[in-house]
Amino acid sequence: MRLATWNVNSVRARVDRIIDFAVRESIDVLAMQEIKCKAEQFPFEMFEDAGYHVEAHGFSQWNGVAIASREQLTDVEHAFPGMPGFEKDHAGPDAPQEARAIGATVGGVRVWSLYVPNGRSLGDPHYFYKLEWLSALQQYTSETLATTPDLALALTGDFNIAPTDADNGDPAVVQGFATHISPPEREAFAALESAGLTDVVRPLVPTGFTYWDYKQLRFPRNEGMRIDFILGSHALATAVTGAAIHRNERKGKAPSDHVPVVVDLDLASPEDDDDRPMIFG
DNA sequence: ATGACTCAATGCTTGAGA
Repeated sequence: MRLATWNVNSVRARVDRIIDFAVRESIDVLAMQEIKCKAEQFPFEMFEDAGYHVEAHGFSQWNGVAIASREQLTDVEHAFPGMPGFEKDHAGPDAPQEARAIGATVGGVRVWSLYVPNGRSLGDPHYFYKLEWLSALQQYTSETLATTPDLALALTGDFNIAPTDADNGDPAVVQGFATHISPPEREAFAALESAGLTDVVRPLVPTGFTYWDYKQLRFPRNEGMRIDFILGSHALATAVTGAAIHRNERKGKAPSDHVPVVVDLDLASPEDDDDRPMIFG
């Protein structure tokens, strides 16, 4: 299975580019973020004509997530358990949730398309919302892997965190003044790894950015950030046979400001189950 | 060239992105 994640920055503005990429690269499962439309506005038919089923989750022109898949998607969820919402400058379990997470199972993999809140600026209510959201995601991950340790779980998406200094090449993003690189955000990212997840792309693609601001010639100058990730459980990580960051998708006419991140998975087929450890006896 | 921001909306300016 070839699994990709891509913050598309409006699915309607560049549906042709997205489908061209998916078909050209033989993507089986494409997790999208920032579709920037309501679910009913998603261009389902164009994806269906290209051979993809789509599950979309969006409420407005902001955020929104979706998963396209050549195989049928099952057990769709429009939020992970405990995901906080945001209302009137505060986050919390009782505030209305935004369309920032969609989960589905395909080919034995539990795939999440995640759009972590931006944070805006240090100390902004959205910054605390971001940290709370990440904390809830960590808790969901811990609980899931405690009950189903052999689950092939993939948390994919735009995490809006540059985990190391090498992941930030944008001179406007400065420690002490900017989000994405602050210690609490990096600690939240590390907590996901402590919960049992691994960045499955970095071992195979050690350097490179996934996002470049549209402003200030950031792309020609290669002043980008690495903020889009595929985090996998042990069962997922051991199935990885390849990975790529498609930098070329930032070129040409009307690109997204993010590029696709891809992994190849060699998952045990159901008939191989006899060779695998039994979890439920 | 990879080139000086882009997208969506009860739109002609504003909010969000990071």
